[in-house]
Amino acid sequence: MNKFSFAEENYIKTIYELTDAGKKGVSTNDISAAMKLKPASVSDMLRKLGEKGVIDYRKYYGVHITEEGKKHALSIIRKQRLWEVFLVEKLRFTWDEVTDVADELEHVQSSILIRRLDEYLGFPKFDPHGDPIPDEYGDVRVRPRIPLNEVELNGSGQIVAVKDSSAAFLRYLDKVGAYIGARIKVIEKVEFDGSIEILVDNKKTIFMSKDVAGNILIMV
Amino acid sequence: MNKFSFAEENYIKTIYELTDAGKKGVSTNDISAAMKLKPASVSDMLRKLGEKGVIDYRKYYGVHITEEGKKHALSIIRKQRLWEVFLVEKLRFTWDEVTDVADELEHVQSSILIRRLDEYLGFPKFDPHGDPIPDEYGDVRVRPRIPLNEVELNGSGQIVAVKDSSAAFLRYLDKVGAYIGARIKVIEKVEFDGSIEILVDNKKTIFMSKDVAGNILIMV
DNA sequence: ATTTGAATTTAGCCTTGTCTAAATATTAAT
DNA sequence: ATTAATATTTAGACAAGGCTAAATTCAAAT
Ligand SMILES: [Mn+2]
Ligand SMILES: [Mn+2]
Ligand SMILES: [Mn+2]
Ligand SMILES: [Mn+2]
Repeated sequence: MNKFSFAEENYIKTIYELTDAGKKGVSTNDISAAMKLKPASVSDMLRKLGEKGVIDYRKYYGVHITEEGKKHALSIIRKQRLWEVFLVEKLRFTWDEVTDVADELEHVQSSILIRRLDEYLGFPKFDPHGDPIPDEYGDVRVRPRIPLNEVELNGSGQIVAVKDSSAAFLRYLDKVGAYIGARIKVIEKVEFDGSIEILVDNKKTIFMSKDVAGNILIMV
Repeated sequence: MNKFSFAEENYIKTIYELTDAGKKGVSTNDISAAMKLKPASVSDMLRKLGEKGVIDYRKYYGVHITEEGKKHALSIIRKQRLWEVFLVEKLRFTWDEVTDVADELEHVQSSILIRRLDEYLGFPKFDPHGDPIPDEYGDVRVRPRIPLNEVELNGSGQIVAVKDSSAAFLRYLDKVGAYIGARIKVIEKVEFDGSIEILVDNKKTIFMSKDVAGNILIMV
């Protein structure tokens, strides 16, 4: 197994996350924006990662992650998400506080540590944001989910994840009372601006913009 | 509060650990040996750390850690030892397995993380090797302790710590049945080579060399 | 088919942290 | 007080990872 640096791991994870099911490669500019680094720095690193075989790099055409790269990305994501669970479940962090710390912890090298942590947490399948935790072979249990703004009028389902994990967005959800696991029903759709109103747990209604709804993922 | 890199933190911790109560400074060569780096690399870093004010550096005369340096060293040591407790108490690591992992975890930056971890562990005062855990202000509860080879014949006490935390030594202690907290009595001292025999918990006798005994710390 | 603007890469520079080889300072031994 | 041995520092090189400015390529629009 190849060893990767901190910086390389962050690139690999970002590239994997930006990879769309579609076949177009991930662009230098997108990586630059996601990581808040200059495009020139990204170009340089892509060349190196290409040489190491974790991505297929064709100049000017964006990158595709290789099988080996995907494997490594998933192992980092597994660590990140397990640590997020730990922080929330054991150390009483809120779901908007975990990102920075998990972003450091995910680079700690020790397979036994992660196996034990997994066991200690009771083999969780999803992190605090509803994202699936890959197993140690990199297998992910995917569940079909669609953005809330695409749920039809009177359609119902369950909030299973959020697309945007920024602290601001998560705190907003806390404030209005939306949470992972909530059962929802769309009771109004405003054609004009795409905003909607939902009923949560048959108790409470929430009105939200299309933008917010687009970042909430529903399992129908 | 100053921010230090991974490498700088490792130097600071090592210098603090090598600092003897005596007034002679810590030598370049000692640091080089302890960290497995070349003396030339150490010299260079000492210059930088001197400029940053964490050590007093006089060329050719070794370094003394400053108050600020000591403060930072203790915060790293606090993190290291809390993580060691976590690994042993919660993740079932043995005391000889924790060093490498804790050596990475100690650099994770988040004061709330450490405060919560401390609380979660029940505010432990000692790590798995018997070393005291500094509080968040850097205060350490010291307890007087002497090497087992200096305990007089028929003297008794309790094993409270080990000086050498290498995996080999710790596994040896496990094998012969010595552990932190054991009540011991010295029942024989061989003048010739300094080896001794002790009675553990009034049940079992262990014969050990002077070298081994010198690495076991006793509170009388 | 050109032109042109945005995206991307290259070139050159900087910092951090390591190394080896050479120079120099300190200490110990005559 | 010299000299020899040891410890330490300096000089110069390299790799990783970042940046700015300049050059180049691609693609979209005439
Ligand atoms: Mn990260
Ligand atoms: Mn997450
Ligand atoms: Mn360390
Ligand atoms: Mn310890």
